[in-house]
Amino acid sequence: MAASIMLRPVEASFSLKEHIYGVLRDALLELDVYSRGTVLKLDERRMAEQLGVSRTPVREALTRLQQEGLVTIQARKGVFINKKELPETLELIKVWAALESMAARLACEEATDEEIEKLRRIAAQFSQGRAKANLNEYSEANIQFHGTVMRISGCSRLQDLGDNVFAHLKPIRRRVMRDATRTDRSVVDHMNIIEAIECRDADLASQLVREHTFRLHDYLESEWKNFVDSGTEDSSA
Amino acid sequence: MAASIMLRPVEASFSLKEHIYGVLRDALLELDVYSRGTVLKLDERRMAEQLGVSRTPVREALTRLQQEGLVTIQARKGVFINKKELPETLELIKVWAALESMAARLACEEATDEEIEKLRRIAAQFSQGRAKANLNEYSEANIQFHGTVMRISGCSRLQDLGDNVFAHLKPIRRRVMRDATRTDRSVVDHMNIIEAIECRDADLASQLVREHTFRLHDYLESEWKNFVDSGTEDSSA
DNA sequence: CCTTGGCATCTGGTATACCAGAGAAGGTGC
DNA sequence: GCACCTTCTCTGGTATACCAGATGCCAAGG
Repeated sequence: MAASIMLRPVEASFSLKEHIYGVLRDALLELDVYSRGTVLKLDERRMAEQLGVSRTPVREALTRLQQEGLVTIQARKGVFINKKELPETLELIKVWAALESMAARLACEEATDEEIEKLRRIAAQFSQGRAKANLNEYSEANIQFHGTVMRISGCSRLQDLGDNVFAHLKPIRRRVMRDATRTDRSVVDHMNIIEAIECRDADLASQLVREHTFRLHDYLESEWKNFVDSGTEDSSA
Repeated sequence: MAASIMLRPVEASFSLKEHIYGVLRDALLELDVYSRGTVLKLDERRMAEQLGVSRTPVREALTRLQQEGLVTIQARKGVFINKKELPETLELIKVWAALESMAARLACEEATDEEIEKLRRIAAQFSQGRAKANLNEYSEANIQFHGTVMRISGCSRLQDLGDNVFAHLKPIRRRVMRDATRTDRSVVDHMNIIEAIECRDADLASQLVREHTFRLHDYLESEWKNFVDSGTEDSSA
């Protein structure tokens, strides 16, 4: 037998349209759509050219992104990035609250001791003080925490939808995180949630998660203007 | 100014891909995927030919349907209808419960007296006896009821996601409805939910909706085998 | 100076041709 | 008769050509 080098199976069914979908999605979620001057119109042909492929895979990717709500395709007009304003963002948060509070409820029945321990480990990394000092790391741990709750629920559909909603909130989350005011409360909330799950108190866990998420909702509702550069777009210089 | 005749805008941006998406989606949701012998493989070319269009719009529609979870596209293999088994169905119901219980909660804050009155009218059409006698009509009213709750929530994102999940449950719902055993309980549940919304008792309304939906969950879990024709597919005749 | 009609051009929509992987069918050698 | 290899066909993936609506510019006409 010849020296057999370890070959991991090539990514099954790799396709341009898949790859491009991922690239475009990441780019759109990373894009700072809230700053002035961000161009909102996309161009199939230009993008295809930049990516070095034909329009076909780009179009399929755009179709999916439209269904996901990230862009709007208008026939013979153009493709436009969906800029999320306050109302849409608040709706997303409500949906997120719905999904994650259900996840917490289910987690109370499903969670193993190891899983709860994992939650504890994620949350314990950051005392209130340390969270405020390392906002970026805390943000990462925060994402992990919520993702873990969703996973523990054992309901993959819930998790998928949650991940998707979460992704849409990413640009906002990035901006909100700059404000350290809320981390104290956040750290405490997480601890209480873990406690409730550990006690298998489904009603309480669900309630705590919902209230936790709605704090973000209310916070944004009152502070939105501080997170977007432009008040109204139509104000001419 | 010349006499300006009133012209309503023509149906904007009709496109084949949009139309075909709708057609295919309806067909898939209407399809009885639970009976034996249902062909699960689709063929782009054949479908395009049948519809009298090229593959392009069909492919775009299929891409969207894949993202929605109705089909799976495997490169160089084929397009396959996603047959929903018990676990997936139960997950869908959990998601639905999450969304609608949140909707009920929000409805307690948002509902106008007229909206509550509308709920009452929908529910009042069917006493317990009448519901059992006219299962089809009751099913329709049932759909209306849940749809109305979602709408009253005022959260369109919640409503859209809910409609989508609901659509996926349609084939199962059609089968479950044949069993009149549960209608009594359903009628009572609806009345209690309306009551809670009217009292603006968010916690109660949310709880009642959740429990109502989970009754369907538990019912399916125990009776699933009675709703699918084949126990296991691989059992050879 | 304003209105109006036509034209150049830009954009997404659709049709079509061709590609390569996957699998089945059929032939061949043992 | 069986295993293996070739080949043929079916399938989705990709590239490309062409279409028609949308838009904006510009010039002719009032």
